[in-house]
Amino acid sequence: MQASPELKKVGQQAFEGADHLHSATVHLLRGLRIRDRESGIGPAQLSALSVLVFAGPKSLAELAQAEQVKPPTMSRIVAGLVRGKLAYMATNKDDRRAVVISATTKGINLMQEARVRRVESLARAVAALHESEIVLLRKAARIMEELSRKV
Amino acid sequence: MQASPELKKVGQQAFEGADHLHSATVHLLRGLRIRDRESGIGPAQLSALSVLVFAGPKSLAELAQAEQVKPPTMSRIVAGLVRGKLAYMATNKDDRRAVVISATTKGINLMQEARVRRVESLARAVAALHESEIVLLRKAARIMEELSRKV
DNA sequence: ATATATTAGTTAGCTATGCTAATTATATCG
DNA sequence: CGATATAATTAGCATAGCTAACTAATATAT
Repeated sequence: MQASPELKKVGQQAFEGADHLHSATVHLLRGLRIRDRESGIGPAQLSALSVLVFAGPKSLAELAQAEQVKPPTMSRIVAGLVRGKLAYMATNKDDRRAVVISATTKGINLMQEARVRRVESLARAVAALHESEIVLLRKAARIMEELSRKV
Repeated sequence: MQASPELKKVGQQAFEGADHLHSATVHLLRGLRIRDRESGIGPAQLSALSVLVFAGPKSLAELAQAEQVKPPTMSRIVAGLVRGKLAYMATNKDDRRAVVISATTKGINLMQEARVRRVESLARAVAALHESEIVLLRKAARIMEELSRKV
């Protein structure tokens, strides 16, 4: 792969590392994605629900920003969640234009099951690794979380 | 997060490692995904094109399997690529039911630019890390590629 | 105080992407 | 040769992305 002139600045070492890391994460998630279909809801709804479950109630605009979609898109995603009784909406008392979207108990259960299902097959593969490799992956995961806040 | 009874078997160490790794990859790719929109084509077309560019010509069924979608879905994705002159189709001479799908020069260029764009911001963040962290990430990437073939 | 502007969310209408079922064309097998 | 199997497409449905236009509520400025 060719580096752009712009990328020459950041160093060949870092560029190649980023390239490999990118490929590896794409390939890893490609395999896990399939299992999400068992949840019975679409990927956008599942992802939005995960935000509600792990980060708590959100306004529509906040949820749209967290999921990197525009408000009209999130409006329809939330409508789907509400239709499936996985989330519910209430009017914000301080600003009656705004809504507060929360996960229902059903939504929390569905999401946690989906998450376990996703991690299941990965965990089995990880268990087959050497102890030292698992330790290395955990360190890498920590660094990747930091990176994700900067990209 | 709660492990299912099934997961207890694979060990708490591996399960937690897998969970962290899963979160980290999801968060990392979430940030990079946005830049793909600059390519002007949808994510499914971009991903299918990347297979054609890096793995060479493929039949529709092979491409569908590589991308983990059903043939009718891939049929339409390829139609989009052909419409945009990013790929072309030919009849397989040995089996005239089958098609051979290849990337055009335009398709190769577009895909490589998209790939560089994706890796760009990640490379900048990686460049800010310590040398030892970059080495660790490269080792992790290699292990993750192995994992991706097993999940 | 009231007119104006801004903000939160929804609706309408387009494209892309996922599916299953049914169709068409070609290969293969008995 | 006829029956069956296979490769791809077409039709029809749902989800998910966008922009533009709309409604309702809040904030601002005269």
